[in-house]
Amino acid sequence: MSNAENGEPSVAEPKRLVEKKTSYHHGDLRLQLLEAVRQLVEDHGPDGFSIAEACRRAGVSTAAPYKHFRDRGEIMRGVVQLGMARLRGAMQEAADAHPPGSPERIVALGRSYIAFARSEPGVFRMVFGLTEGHEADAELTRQGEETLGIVEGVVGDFLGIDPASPEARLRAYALWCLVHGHGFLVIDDKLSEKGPAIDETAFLTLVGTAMLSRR
Amino acid sequence: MSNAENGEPSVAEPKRLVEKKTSYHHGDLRLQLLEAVRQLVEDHGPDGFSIAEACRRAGVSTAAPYKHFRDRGEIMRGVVQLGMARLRGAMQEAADAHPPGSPERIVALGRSYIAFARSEPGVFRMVFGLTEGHEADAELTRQGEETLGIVEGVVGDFLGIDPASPEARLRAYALWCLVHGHGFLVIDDKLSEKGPAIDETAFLTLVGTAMLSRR
DNA sequence: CCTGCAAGTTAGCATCGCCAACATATGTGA
DNA sequence: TCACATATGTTGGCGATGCTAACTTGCAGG
Repeated sequence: MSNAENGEPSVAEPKRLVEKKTSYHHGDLRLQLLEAVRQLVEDHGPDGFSIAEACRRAGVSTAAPYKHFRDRGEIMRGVVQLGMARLRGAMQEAADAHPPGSPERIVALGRSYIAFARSEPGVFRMVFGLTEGHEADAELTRQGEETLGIVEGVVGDFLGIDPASPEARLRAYALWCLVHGHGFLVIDDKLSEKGPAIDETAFLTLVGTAMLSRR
Repeated sequence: MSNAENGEPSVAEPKRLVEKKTSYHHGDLRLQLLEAVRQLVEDHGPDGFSIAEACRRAGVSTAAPYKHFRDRGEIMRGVVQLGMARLRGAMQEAADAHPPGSPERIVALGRSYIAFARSEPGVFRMVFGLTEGHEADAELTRQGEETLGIVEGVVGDFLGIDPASPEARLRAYALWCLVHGHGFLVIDDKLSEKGPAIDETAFLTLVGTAMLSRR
């Protein structure tokens, strides 16, 4: 994000992220549009963007998108899909950076989740805010399950139990809730409003030890 | 959004929640509009409503709202404010139904939060999804802090410590995250997709005991 | 080379948020 | 009691938006 120092000397003209349309067909409009929308979502919130503005930034007419997407909803789902893929990638990477069973692994997993929420609050909100036609998209639910699977796997490893067991699933789910809620409250700025407030490390420590003690 | 079934003799027409305008001025448009928007938000999601449709349901012209609200954002903030008030009321009521210090009190508090998310998913999402000009609204942040105060109070009572202490605040915050995240995942239907999945009582029990043990 | 299909374009429709100007009811002071 | 100020409606209109239809362009494969 953070355009605004892109253009000439103008005030605020982040338009045109494509230099100069290669030709009539410029080959990669689908991705360009998704990227433009992503930026707009980060700048103006999940419902503060318009396809028209995205078209302007991509340098095409406002009718062009409909050669690639059925409607606005499908565009949003596309943005969400890419976002989920990035989130899942970050989580996987965070997990892989630490040995299975180690507490650091779980903490890193949580941190990656929160880091994503912080770095892409708009997309984050969009991912968990899609309200219509999102359950119809098999790809999205599949990706969601896969992501939860990562958490369950890490938790299962840590507790030394089957990741598919109810126990592991319950704890993984609780951890997810914790971090998910924290992520939302963070980007909602519900924290900084209250003075020194919450120490995130203390939070994660409390959460981890409390949630994963072999009671 | 979804025109196409707008015609007169159509099937489901919940329009006109006001019988017959008392007169030219019908006295209570502000609230009527907020209520109409609330319904629309529940029906079509937080960003799936239009002021025009709300006007139709309230039986006024599309310019009428601007005598009561500056713009769409202020209307949304109005809806959110009423929603937060209801949530806070429900939480307070749940807390008051059990003696201070009892575990049931905490569980009831959590349940009331989730119950609200379930019964008003649209508004719930809206409350925590407001993205622009929401920090400018002092009333909203005040209400938010007050709500967190309830949790902190209950947690402080339970642990027998000062509700304003870092310890109490941290645990209250963790509890909030847990329940908040769970609420979101519930209304996002991230649960029912996964078979039998999570037992909510088990979840709340785990959460309560783990999060509030006097370590 | 020509021809078909993918991927652009322009033109246009209905709706939306919002504003200006006008209309009407309400209640308050002379 | 009545004029009038004010609050709260209405109509009409502007520009932007989502989306469609019909046309145009250019790439690719026979």
